[in-house]
Amino acid sequence: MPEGHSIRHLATVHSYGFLGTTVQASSPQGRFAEGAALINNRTMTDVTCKGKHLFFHFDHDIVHVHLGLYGWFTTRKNKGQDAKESTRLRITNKDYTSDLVGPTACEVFDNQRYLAKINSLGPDPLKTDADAEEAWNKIKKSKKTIGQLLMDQSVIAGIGNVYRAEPLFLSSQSPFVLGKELHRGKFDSLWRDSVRLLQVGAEDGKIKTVAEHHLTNDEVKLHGCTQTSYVYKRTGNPCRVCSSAVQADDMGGRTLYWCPNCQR
DNA sequence: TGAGTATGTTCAG
DNA sequence: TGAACCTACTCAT
Repeated sequence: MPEGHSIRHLATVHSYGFLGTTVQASSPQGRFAEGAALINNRTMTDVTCKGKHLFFHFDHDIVHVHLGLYGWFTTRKNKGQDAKESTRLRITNKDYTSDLVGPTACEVFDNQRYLAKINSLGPDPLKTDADAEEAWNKIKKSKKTIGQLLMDQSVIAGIGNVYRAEPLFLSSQSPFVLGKELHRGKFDSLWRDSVRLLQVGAEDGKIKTVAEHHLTNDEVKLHGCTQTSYVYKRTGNPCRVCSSAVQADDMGGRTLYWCPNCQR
């Protein structure tokens, strides 16, 4: 499931497979039939991403994809499989096929809408030129909690529920502190951890946040195969650091996981 | 087989 | 703030 690291990974995969080639596009599901017809038999001139948004450029026509909660691409070397009925967009060239299912958004942008979308997003920690000050300037004025602000894509682009919970834990930061009351040192720590964890996730294509020495023996054996976390989805389990029970609360309609002892 | 859940966003009220 | 939307997976019946 997609947060910023997944989108970066998908951008890399699609650049490798499709950039500079003529692609055939279709919409087996039918809901993107017009858009697919528009880009069919055209050259993919660029693949870009920011936060959780992915863009395939065909000169001035840009396909914007947001995977939402369920969306995903399946990309493979051509083997001629039939697309599933739910496939919103299939793109192929002579070597690769990529199927998109279940996205929240799959639409064609012109350059103006593309720039508007890019400009509406906060800095993306995965970008080498990301400006952390831009995020800090919004956070330090906000009456929302840092737990809410981290999920706000106009503050920081690419962070979701997992990458909210884990950096907050690693920075020993309570999610309930207001943005305007957050210490600058804590923000720096949160930004650093977000960058590091997203980079690891983008390289591996999966979320890995736990240091080896904090894994159980069973988890060490599986490390690299399964997803592990400090607090995310570990409600009631002992904290890996202090053994207190991990808590879950609703924050902004999403489940927030945190350790009440480490993150006072 | 159906209910419940999920790493998300947008829009109406 | 809550509902709606998109799909796939797990678990209980």
